[in-house]
Amino acid sequence: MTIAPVSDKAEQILVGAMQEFLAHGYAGTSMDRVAATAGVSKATVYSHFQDKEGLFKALVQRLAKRKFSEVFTNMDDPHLEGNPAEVFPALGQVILKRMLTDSEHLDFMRMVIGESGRFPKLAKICIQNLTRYSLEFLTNYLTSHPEFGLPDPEATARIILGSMVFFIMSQKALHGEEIIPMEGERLINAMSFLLFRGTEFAENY
Amino acid sequence: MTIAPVSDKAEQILVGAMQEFLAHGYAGTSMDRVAATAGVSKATVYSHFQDKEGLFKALVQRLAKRKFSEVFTNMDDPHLEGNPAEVFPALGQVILKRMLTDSEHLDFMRMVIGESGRFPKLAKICIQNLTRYSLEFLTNYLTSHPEFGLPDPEATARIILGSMVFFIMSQKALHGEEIIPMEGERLINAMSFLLFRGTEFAENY
DNA sequence: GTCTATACATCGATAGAC
DNA sequence: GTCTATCGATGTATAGAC
Repeated sequence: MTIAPVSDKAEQILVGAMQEFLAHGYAGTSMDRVAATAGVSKATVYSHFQDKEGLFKALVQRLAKRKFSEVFTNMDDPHLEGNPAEVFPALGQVILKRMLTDSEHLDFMRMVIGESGRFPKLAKICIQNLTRYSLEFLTNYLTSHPEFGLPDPEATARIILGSMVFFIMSQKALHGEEIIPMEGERLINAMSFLLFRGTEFAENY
Repeated sequence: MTIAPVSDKAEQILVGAMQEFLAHGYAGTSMDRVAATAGVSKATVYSHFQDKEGLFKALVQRLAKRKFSEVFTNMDDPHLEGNPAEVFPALGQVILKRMLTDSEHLDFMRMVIGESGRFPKLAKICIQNLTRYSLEFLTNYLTSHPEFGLPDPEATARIILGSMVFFIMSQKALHGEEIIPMEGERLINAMSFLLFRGTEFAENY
């Protein structure tokens, strides 16, 4: 399901704005380049969006809603109902891989965090549409499997998501791959070990 | 131990530059305001630093080295040699609290991440001087206590640091406190539970 | 060394033709 | 609706006086 654009031109402008804002940030992006990249005149940009800030806000809201579904799609499937000792590591690998390979997602996280001090409302929209849903998804999974024996699934969901997001931020966004290299699989395995040690699935780890 | 400034004026300029760059990012900061905040003329700024980029790089390198010691100071003390079931939660609380209360640290993380696409070298310097040392510290702690029974202390250190950094980023940097509230203590407790379940310290959790 | 003054480019935003 | 042309403000960087 794609979100219906207001008009063809507006859609065209948003695509151009995305390229520019993701690459150069808010202050580093000029409306001249947005217009040029979108293939329209600057006046046309201003006829569809109030000003630079309005265009930026429209873009971030649009991306925040899209990005969650790209990472957490096909996740509410019956796949989740298998043996947690097998399902969880596979689930972790899929989520991690999707975040790692989507460079647009990476640039989006960079931009939102970088502008979060100057655009707190937009940061909250991202928390609402990305972080909150991701945490709810993980919490639901942990809660629906009492075999994990977790006293606080909500806090545990933050540990799981946090370790994955930090892994991506440090390895990819901050270019730590060569300085502190590590395979994503090791992270997932270490997380699985912690989740399953002392449970009925312990023998697998 | 403070880092010796090149000169009084250079030090003065760096202090002003820090305020401006941390608040407005690289592109959003003007050399006029840096000069004004530092209390010198713009020409003086250019006499001490080659250009805007040179000033920015000097500032980030300076802060990267300082910020690690602020969070991880007084950590190699004999305190660490006590019972892990008591020491680890206390250690986690201290690290978390230091990151949470240092708004300058928060702004610095925001800025480095936000500019990491356009200044990859600076991001690497921060990985080198902050992330790498933090991970080494945690890895050393986990390794020096075989009672944890961890098959991969290095990956586990990433989980611990990652969950704390993500907690701070989502709650403070991205202003998630009201949307997805959680006490830092819950995170530390959930982490402690995972680390001690199935070990000789299990009964504490 | 440090200042004032200024050169030159680019910024966000708009007026007016079509 | 969309364009070209342009305004005033502000950006980086420097020349020249002291």
